[in-house]
Order: sequence, then structure tokens, then C-alpha cells
Amino acid sequence: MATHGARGRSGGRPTLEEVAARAGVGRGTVSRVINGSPRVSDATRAAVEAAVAELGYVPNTAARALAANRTDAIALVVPEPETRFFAEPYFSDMLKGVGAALSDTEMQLLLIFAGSDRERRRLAQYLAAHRVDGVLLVSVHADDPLPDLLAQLEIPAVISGPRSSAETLPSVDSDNYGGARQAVEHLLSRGRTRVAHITGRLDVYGAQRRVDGYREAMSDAGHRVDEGMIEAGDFTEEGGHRAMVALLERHPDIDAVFAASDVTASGARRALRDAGRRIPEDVALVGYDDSAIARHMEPPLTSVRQPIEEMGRRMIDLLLTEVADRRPLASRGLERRQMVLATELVSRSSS
Amino acid sequence: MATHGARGRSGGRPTLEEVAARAGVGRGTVSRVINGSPRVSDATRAAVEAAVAELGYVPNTAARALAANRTDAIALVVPEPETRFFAEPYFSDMLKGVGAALSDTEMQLLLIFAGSDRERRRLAQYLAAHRVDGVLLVSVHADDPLPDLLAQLEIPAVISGPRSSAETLPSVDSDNYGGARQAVEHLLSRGRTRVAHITGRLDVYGAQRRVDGYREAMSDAGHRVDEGMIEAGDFTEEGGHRAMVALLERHPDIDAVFAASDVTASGARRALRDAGRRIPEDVALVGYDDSAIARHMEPPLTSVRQPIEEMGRRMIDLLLTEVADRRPLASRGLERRQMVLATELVSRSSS
DNA sequence: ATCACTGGTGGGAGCGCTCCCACACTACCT
DNA sequence: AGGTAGTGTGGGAGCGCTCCCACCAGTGAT
Repeated sequence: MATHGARGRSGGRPTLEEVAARAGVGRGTVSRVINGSPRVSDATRAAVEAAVAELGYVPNTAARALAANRTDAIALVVPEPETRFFAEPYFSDMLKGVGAALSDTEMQLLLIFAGSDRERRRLAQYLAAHRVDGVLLVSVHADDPLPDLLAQLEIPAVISGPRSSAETLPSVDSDNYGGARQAVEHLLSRGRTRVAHITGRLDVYGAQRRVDGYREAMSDAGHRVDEGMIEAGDFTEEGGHRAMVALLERHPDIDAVFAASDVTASGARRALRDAGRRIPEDVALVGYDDSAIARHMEPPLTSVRQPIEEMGRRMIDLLLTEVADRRPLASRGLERRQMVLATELVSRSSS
Repeated sequence: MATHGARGRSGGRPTLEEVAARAGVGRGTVSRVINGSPRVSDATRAAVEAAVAELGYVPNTAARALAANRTDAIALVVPEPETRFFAEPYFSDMLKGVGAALSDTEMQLLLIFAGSDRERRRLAQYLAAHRVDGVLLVSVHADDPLPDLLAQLEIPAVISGPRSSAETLPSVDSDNYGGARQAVEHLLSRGRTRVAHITGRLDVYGAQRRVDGYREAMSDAGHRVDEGMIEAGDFTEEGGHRAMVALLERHPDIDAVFAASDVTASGARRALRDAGRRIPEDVALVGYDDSAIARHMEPPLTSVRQPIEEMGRRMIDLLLTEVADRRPLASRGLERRQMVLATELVSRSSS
């Protein structure tokens, strides 16, 4: 008789052992069937599967995690306050892609916000406890210590936008440079000449690349790049508004604006309206992300579409490979581990 | 020598045993310190804490879960597609409250969507594996089988809106009946007499209670309740629009509308505008939720505020008690386990 | 007949905890 | 002195898996 074997046995969930007894085989064989090993005869497999069904057996995750040293869970870490997560369609689209890619997997997705210092400390603790097999990092700033922590803990991770051109982590990104060029070239092709740019947070590498794209598209078209036509934003509505006000003050003759996000564009639109400018007659406006906001804006916003859901899916693919390949520091070259997806300009009536 | 002891020991995380050796005590003592048991002398506790710090010990969650038969995780189950989750501020506010209440806990929150049949099957499997200690259920419909599954699995659960007046699960709700009365009485006090109501999904108990509140506020004020002035919506923008169109067709002389949610009100507003009605001059409009939408609507929307964050916090309190008290079927009376929070009318220019 | 192999299989050992029993050792009664 | 409680504490047993080694047929080559 077990000393305290009955504790917590709510309803007496069947164990591997019981399934084995029922099927008339050994524990190892049942484990093999459960885990889809090919080294089991068809007859045995059928017997085990029958026993599993009869008993309603469900593997005990904790036991498996302990024995196999894995958790079957990955975390999507958002280093932002929750508010921004809900305000920016970028995140929800990403989540959709990630969820889709994970849905035919046994993997569980954990959504973790780490906006405040406190939350970040909690997260560090959490990661140190190895409660996930891998981590998806979105929207990481240049000086974020998180990636290094992950590396030190040897937890596989994939980042959604490289921190710099020298990123060492596997990453998935859209072609920010190319997307920005598409936007600017589009505006120029419409006969606009005084094109301004409201940037994103410049500690985000992707935002920098968009500035680069803006600059080079302008100069390649034979325009002098006026630094006064570039104003820093921060991806928020408020930032877009502020930047637009500043731009109008410096250059009242602006006839086009390329904003680093749709939300930013929405703020810019408000400032333009307040200043009595018509869109697109007086000023053409182009955003970035092609989110729901772009479609519902008045007038509908031309925007650079990033395949965000697709990016989410690719990130999962990369991460799962990484998790599976976890042989000791096997990091083969980075060739296959950094991917850049193409963007597409969606033209609407704001330009 | 262990046979395969070295497998997967990435970086050699210290174990309880090692901490014990270092501190010169037994395993049990370290466990007691880690779990904050009072039956440890101060000197011993200090020694153990020092060893923990030196070694950077972090408990292995899987081992703990296996031995103690708990997971230290709870799930927030949203029986809706993700899209609705992001579209409705109700959920994000709830999440905020829940997150806040959980932040000084060791508990991990899992966000699980179960909108499609497929996702629901996955969820059932997940719950059967007892991967969480408790479940928070939001936005449950009258005929949802989930609560029964939870009961059968003996998993503690708290529901955010009772399914009926005979709800057996612990629940937290706002006073839907009272809130609706506030809205209607407000409209009547402004001199409106032909007040219509666009309902929420009627398979949600709270939506029914709002209808009850509307009915009784009208008749208490001496108005005959005209069933033609009640039109079913479904909490969506589209539903609100559709309902408003139907109402206007039947009763062109409507001078006030109480909508069961802000999103619904937003749809109604569109229909009213299209029909050339001015708000509030021709028709006064009141919503429900007091979400960001209400504040940003044009004109700003009068709305019934539910303390959603507070509700989230209370749900966690209830659930944690439930989880802790998990003695065999101890369900003491329901007195303390169903709470109703007061609402508040926030008056803006739409009424 | 003997010697490889090769697919299948059983079951011991061990993952790192928690629980609880047993055993000090003290302090305070009769 | 001999009980009788209490405090702290050590460590065995066990949670339900996975891993891997040993073993047992069969099969074909020698």
C-alpha cells in the first residue's frame, strides 16, 4: 500500500502503467506508441491505442516535462505595456499567425508582457526556471538585455525584427528598407516633390531602415534630402500628431508625408486636418502596416503592407527547428536563420 | 555514477539537494524555506537563503508540479475568436485587472482562445491533462458545455457572468439590471419618452438582465413597454447598425436609444447619421461599458460604466481561494461566491 | 549448425521535487 | 525523577513519465 499515494488523485487519472497492464504490454511500449515511435508493430500499437481510448488516458505533462526536460510550451514575449499590445494591430496580427502555426502542434503558447521593470524581473525569473522551451521576441529595442539573457540561459529564441545589421539571433523581418522605398517612390510618381517622413522609434532597427529607404529613394530620384523634412515619431498616434505639427511649422509647403506606421499616419492626419489641409488634395499621406486602421481611415489610407501573419508563422517554424535541433551549441551558419519578407504597397485614396 | 544523469543538464542547474549540502541541512529543510513554512529556525533559514543566493537556485517547476500535483498556472478562457478579443475593450480591460491581481503571485496566466470547434477540442484535451489549477471563464453563453466539463474534471473555475439566475459556479458580474435602469432613467429624466433598446446577444444572461432593466424602468415610469421598441443585437457594430435600421423603420419617431454595448451604440450611431438624425438633438444615445470607444465617439457617448478591471481582480481572488480550498468537494454555500458589482452612469454629450 | 544482425519489447533507473514519518532535543508540568 | 508536549530537522518513498540497456525471437549469410 502506498504511503500517500492517494493524495490529490482527483478521479484517479489513469497512468502509463495502467494502460500498459490493460494492453498487456510494458511501460516502454506504451510510451513509444504515445510518442509516435516507429519501432512498434502494428498489432501492438492497435492494442495500446484501444487501451488508451478505453481508459481515457491523457499523459501527465508534469511527469513528462520532468523526465524529458522539456515543457512543450513557448513564450511570446512582448516587451511593451499591455495597452500598446491592444492598441497596435501589429501584435494581434502577429499573434494570429503564431497561433495558426502552432495549432497543429502540441506546443502551448504563453503570452507574456514585460513592459515595466517589475514585469521584466518576473520574466527573468520565469525564464531562469526554464518554464518554456523557446521564446519569440517581438518589438525589441536596440539596448534590450533580454536577448543576451536568453543566450546565457541557452534558451532558443527567434526575434521579430533584428536589433541591428549584426543580429546574431535567428530573425524574421519584413523588408523595411524596400517598403519605405516603395512608399516614397509611389508618392514621387504621383508628382509630389516635398515629401516628409515621420519616423518610428529610432531605437528600433526597422524604423531606422525605413528612414534609410526614405533617404535613398529621395536622393536616387534626384531630390536633395532635407533633414528638416524628417521628424521623429514613436509609432503612436500622439507621436504622429506631434511630429506633423512640427513639420508643418518648419515646412508649410509639404505636399506628401510618409509615416512609419498607420497609427502614426492617423495622428498626422489629425494634425493636417486641424491645419486645414485636405487629404490627398493638399497633402498625400502614406502609412505602414496596412492594418484595419488604414482601411477605415477617412480617406482610406495608402499603406505598405507587411505580411505580419506570415511573419508570425515563419517565426514559429524557425523556433521549432531551433528547439528540435538543440544539440550542444550546434549553431550552424546563420544563412537559413534570418529571413526577410517582401512588402507590398496598397494604394488607396489618401495619395 | 548516474546512467544518463547528464542528459539535458544545460549549464547544470543546481538542485534542492545541492542547496541542502551547501547550507549543511537536509532536503526537507530547504524545501520548507523555499515554500515559506514557519517551522524553520531563523538561523537555518538564513543559511539556506544564503546558499540559494550563492548557487542561483531556481526551483524546477516540473518536478514540483509532479510531486505536489499542481501547476501554478491558471487559464483565462475566451470562448470567442481572437478577432473579437481584440475588437472588444471588455476583454483587454478584464485582462488588465487579472494581470494586476496575479502580479504579486507565483501564478502564471495562460490566455486561451476557444472560438472554433477545433480550438474547443484542443482546450478540452488541455483541461483533461490538468495543465492548469483553475480556469477563468469570460463571456459564456447559456448552452456552453465548458462549465460542465470543468465541473466533471473537478477543476476550480470562476465565471465572469453567470449563465442564469441559477448559476452554480462562483461568479463575478456587474449589476446589469441596475445599469440598464440607470441608463433608461437618465434618458427619461432628460425628457425623452420614446426610448428604444438594442439588446446584446440574448443567450448571454447579462444581456437579458439589461432588457429586464429597460422594461422595468420604462413601466415603473408609467410608460407602456412596446415590444416593437426592442430589437435584438449581438454586441457587434454591425448588429447595432442592423438593429437601428430596423427600429427606425418601425418607429421613425424614436427619440432615444439605449444600446447594450458601446460598440453596438457605435453601429446605431452610423445608422442614425445615415438616416439624417442628429445626436443628441433628434435622438439621444446611451451605450454600455464606458470603453475607449465611448470617449472617442462623435459626439462623446454617455455610457454605463462597469468596473471591468475590478471584476477581473475579484475573479482572481475568488479563483485563488477556490484553488487553495480544494479540499474534497468542500463547496460551502454560495453566499460568498457570487458577487455583483455596481455600475455607474457616465454622462456625456450624446444624451 | 553457427554467427551476425535486426526489428520489437520489457523494465530498471532516474528526473527534482513534496509529503510525511521518525527522531532528536528542549521546556514545562506533575 | 518521569512524563508530556511541543519545535526543528533529516531523509525515505513516491509522483508518472522518458531513456536506455538488455534481451528475445526471427532471418539470412556463412
